[in-house]
Amino acid sequence: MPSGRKRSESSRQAILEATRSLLLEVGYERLTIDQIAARAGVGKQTIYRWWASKGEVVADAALDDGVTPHPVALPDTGAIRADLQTWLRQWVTDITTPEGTGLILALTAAGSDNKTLADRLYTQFSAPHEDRIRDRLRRAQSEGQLRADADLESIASTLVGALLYRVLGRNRPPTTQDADHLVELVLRGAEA
Amino acid sequence: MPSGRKRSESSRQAILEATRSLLLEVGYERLTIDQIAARAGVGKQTIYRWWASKGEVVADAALDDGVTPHPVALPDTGAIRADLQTWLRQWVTDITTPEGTGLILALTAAGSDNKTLADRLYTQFSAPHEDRIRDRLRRAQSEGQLRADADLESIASTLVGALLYRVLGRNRPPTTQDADHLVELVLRGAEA
DNA sequence: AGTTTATCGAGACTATCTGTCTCGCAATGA
DNA sequence: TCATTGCGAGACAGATAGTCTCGATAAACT
Repeated sequence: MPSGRKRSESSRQAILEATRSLLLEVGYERLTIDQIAARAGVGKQTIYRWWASKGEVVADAALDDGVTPHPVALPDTGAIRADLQTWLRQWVTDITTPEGTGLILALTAAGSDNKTLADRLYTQFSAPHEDRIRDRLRRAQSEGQLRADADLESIASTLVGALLYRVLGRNRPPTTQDADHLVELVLRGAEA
Repeated sequence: MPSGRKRSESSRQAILEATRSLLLEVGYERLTIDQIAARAGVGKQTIYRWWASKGEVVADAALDDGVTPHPVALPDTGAIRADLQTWLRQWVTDITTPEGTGLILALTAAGSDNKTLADRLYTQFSAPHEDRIRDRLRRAQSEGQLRADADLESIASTLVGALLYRVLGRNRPPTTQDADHLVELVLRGAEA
């Protein structure tokens, strides 16, 4: 056991919470460390002691408690199309809230500048979603609902990518109806 | 006719070219106006006289002569699937070059911070691609190659979104083969 | 209890960047 | 010729990132 004062959990959470709220108010670019420290009631050094850069703080703030790979398990009622639609409708609802969209935009800005961060963003956000979809598709395939030669990777990546694309574009954020149509479009050719 | 010296076209182009090369070297976040001015051999005021912010310069640099909605018209040989594949293969090749990817990442970073810029990015980059695809799909539909109830908007947006998503993720940049698979996946259910 | 060690909030400090302003010069039109 | 506008250059003020130091505080070890 190392001696000395322990890291303050309440400060850590105050920093992440302050970061999240500031991200929604001013965006990634205009977010400053001083602002975070002031709102969190924390010394600047307490931030720099635990995070290397603004991007790291933002990534933790968003991924630790913001837009985490959403917790609802992908249902398995036996009907692949309906299950996917149920799940994606919920996901679309989550990521099109002001909070969800704001955090995703911030993560994108952070990731487009920093390859390490982009990797983490993919691993902790995109990949888990694609994985769940792919796993569910695989079960459906083994049950004979999907053709044996269907490219499950492609389907999963397409579903996630097409919806995130519309969130990032901000012109036509996806609706639950869009999610339904998308599943139909992509699955129609893959179903047995 | 207004009096006075005219805007220098050579300076304008030097600024945009310097911006493009610097974007590839240091990325959007670390790009500074001083760097641009120095590399372009131009006074800082000459930049601020014509552009309001870094984002504006970057948008012009990328959209004026970088990743412009690529000029090749979408072919119409009568076979919708093959035509789309031909065109998307070429697009994927373009946007996965270091230059193409670098500029797209920069545009994304700029756009995620600035709604006005995001709109322009959509209007001048994403929308033209989706439009061309949609127009070609519509012809195919009227020729009876696609079902009458196929959602052409969805198809176009999905094709563009799924590919851009993989460019932005940077883990698995799309290949020409991915483009082929994607077209197959999305079109299979829409074909008559 | 007392010592040691690491973190804490606070803020001074330097580097750098943004955006404005000013200079003297060059080009354009009246 | 002369007024007007853009030009390159660079000084300048304000803001920010990131480092460093301070005295105080909390946890572990003796």
